[in-house]
Amino acid sequence: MNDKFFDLPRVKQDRMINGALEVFAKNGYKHASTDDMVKAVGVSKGLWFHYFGSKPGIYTFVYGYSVKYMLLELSTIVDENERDFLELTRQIELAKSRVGRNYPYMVLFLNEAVKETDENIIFTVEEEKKVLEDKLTDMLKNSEIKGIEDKNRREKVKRMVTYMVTGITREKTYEGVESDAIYREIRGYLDLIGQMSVSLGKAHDSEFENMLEGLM
Amino acid sequence: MNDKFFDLPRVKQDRMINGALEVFAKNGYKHASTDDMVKAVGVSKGLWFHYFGSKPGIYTFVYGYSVKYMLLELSTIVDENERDFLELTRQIELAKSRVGRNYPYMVLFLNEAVKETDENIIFTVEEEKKVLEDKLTDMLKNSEIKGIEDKNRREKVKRMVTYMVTGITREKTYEGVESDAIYREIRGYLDLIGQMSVSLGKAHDSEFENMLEGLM
Amino acid sequence: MNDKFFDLPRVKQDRMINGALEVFAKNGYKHASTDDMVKAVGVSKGLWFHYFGSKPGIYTFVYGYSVKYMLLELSTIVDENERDFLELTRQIELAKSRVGRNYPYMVLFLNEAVKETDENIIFTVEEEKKVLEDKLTDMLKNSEIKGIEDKNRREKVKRMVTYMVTGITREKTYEGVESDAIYREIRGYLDLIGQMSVSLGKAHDSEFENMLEGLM
Amino acid sequence: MNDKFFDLPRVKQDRMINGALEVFAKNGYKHASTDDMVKAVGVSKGLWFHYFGSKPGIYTFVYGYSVKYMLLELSTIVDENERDFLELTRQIELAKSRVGRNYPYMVLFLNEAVKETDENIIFTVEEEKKVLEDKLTDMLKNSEIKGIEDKNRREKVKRMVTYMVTGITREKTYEGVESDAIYREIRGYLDLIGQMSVSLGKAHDSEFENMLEGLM
DNA sequence: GATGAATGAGTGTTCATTCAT
DNA sequence: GATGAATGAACACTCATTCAT
Repeated sequence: MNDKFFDLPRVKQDRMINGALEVFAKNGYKHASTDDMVKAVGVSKGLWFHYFGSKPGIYTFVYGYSVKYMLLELSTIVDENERDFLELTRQIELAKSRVGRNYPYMVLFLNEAVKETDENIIFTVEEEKKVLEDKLTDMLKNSEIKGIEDKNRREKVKRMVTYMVTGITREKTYEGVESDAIYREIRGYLDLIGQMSVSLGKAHDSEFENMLEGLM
Repeated sequence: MNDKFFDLPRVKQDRMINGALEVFAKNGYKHASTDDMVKAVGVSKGLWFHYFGSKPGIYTFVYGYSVKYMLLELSTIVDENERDFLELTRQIELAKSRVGRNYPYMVLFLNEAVKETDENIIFTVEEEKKVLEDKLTDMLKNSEIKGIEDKNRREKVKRMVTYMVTGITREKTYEGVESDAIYREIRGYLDLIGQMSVSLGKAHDSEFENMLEGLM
Repeated sequence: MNDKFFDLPRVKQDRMINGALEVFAKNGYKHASTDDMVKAVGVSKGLWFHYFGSKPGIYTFVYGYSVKYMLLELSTIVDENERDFLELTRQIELAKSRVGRNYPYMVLFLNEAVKETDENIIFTVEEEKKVLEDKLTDMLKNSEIKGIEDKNRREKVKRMVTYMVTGITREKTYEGVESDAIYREIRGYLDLIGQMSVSLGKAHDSEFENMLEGLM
Repeated sequence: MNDKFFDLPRVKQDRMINGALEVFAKNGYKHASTDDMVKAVGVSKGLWFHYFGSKPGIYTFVYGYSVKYMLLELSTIVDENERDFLELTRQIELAKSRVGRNYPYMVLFLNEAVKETDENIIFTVEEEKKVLEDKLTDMLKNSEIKGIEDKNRREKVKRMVTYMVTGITREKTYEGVESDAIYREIRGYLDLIGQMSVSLGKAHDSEFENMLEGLM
């Protein structure tokens, strides 16, 4: 069914994918209307159904496409041996910014997709969702943050970073900011956090020394 | 707008609140239909709009009402000085079961509300949502579990408990089980986990002693 | 579902029934569109579905209603002891003209319904269809035509009468002719056929006498 | 318009005709979709419209073609002087089986076409329909069945044969059985009925003799 | 106050037909 | 000639909201 789609001129493919990503990302599956896609892309309603068969069909297709595209950029850019959380995050965000060059709403779409519960799509999307989640979890799960030995703190920082990244991406994407600029903004935060962490680590070291001294 | 609502006979108020809670809890905001509420409650459609003005109005009202009611029961039942996580959880679940006596779907409704993203409600509900979340976070954030000193393990256990509690609540509420019975079922699990934790702690202590011995 | 419908003012009920009958009769089930009914009757689309739930629901309702109404008029007007085919037909057509006073397209609708094969309706309509068919078959099956003893000829005449009646009804109903006028037109044909039959009988009798003479 | 069609390679002509026949026969005019024909035949959609102009155009063409083809086979095979109903039927069915060798769905298509009421086709098809109907009626109307003098009984047997023939044709064609095999199956039934009729006739004769005796 | 009949814009989906290649 | 991508009007159906009673 979707095979024919790939015979279209690349430019048109991407216009349609971007239209679907934007409408789904902004409205969620249920609220997203095919009429909005028609308006956004300028391609007739009939054609959407010609290529994707149904609304769940459209969603499933762009979801699968997004996961594949995202994994490709991640594997190209992210160094799998890197163990530093902030550096890994920087690389991941760089990959996302590359994705954003062609598909500005793809990252937002994937972020929002996590919350979907509509029965028409959750099952068809389940598997691909897990693949991407596992990939990102694997990359980050054993990563370290210089100066933050304490797991709890580190997790908090990680979560903080995650919130920061997600928030900025959401906000800036809605504002129409280009993905490269979003990346640069995020990188600024990452650098700051890196500096704060290192100094925290040093303070902590001396505290730890004091503690050890007390022990002896 | 809602003031008039409180002039209704208490019984009718509660019937309407319960109807809204049930339909919203089971279907989510967008899928919940005013027709379903009408059928569930046996009160005319016109009246819903007379009192609440709109569908977002209904949702916002029952959300605020639920938060207030929940906080009231929590403050009545939960001992703020208690530091034991499992005991705190027991008290919180007891409070929820009290809520459930009058409003069987209120807890489920609040659990499901976390996932809502519909623009018609997220902003009007935002503040009250934070109040309840903060309250629960405050209660539990520094709590301990006897025998589990390791934060990591403790977090895992806490998360496990959360999953357990949420899962049982969801399942049993759908089955129509009364809230008191749900509480008793949950309490059984809590007791079991408590016993397992204590024994784990003892094993851990001896391991720790061995470690200290090695240090010296 | 249809119960509420009968609480409507009688005039509105009949406007809706007539609208549905006309659109179905003229276009057949599949071709008939709810939009056409909306336009024909001036009642909103939502209301049709409020009362009948679905397009098959509308069809099934008006079919059942038509059968009941038709049987009522038949039982009121047709003399069950009458054995003369042409007189019986006259009475049946009189009954149909009475039906047509309130529901001009009902007879045409029932005539056309015989040909329906759409799977969405044939099963729900099956039983009522049989009731009406059996009633008419019972009335006519043993009837005689004065002057035509020969079964074969009689059947041909009967079939001819049926074709004539159906054809005139179809043609005149489409032209907007009132049912009473249609009845008078049909009655003219019936009288003519009656006269022709009697004279045919007489010729036949003498032929038969000749035959008997030859035998002896 | 259709002239160009006959310049196509014969094989392609027949593939298109068979595709149209099958899709129309199985779904009826309205339900038959040009997409289905395209899929069934493997010839582009554009071409159908190039040769036939419209959907009614396709239907009208294959209808006319079928009638001509059928009449040709009937005139080749059926002996016009034959007066025995069962033998005539056998010959007709033989002709149909010959038709089926090249166009497996043609007979089914013609059988189903009787029920069509769609305004887009009934008028353009009317004349050819009558030609075929009259031909078959003429062939059979005065035919006799050995042993069955009684017109009433004969008609019943004839109708029974018609039901049998139609039913078997429908069933077996859907099952993909070849037309020759269908013919052989039908022939078996015809032989059986022939034998039953003859014996019925003999019993009847003696009864008749008794009656004559009583007369004298 | 209380009702529920009534609305109509909006939804996903289909399909005969056109037309650039 | 031959293709199939592209169209868009038409379809059955939904639902928050209004308003006469």
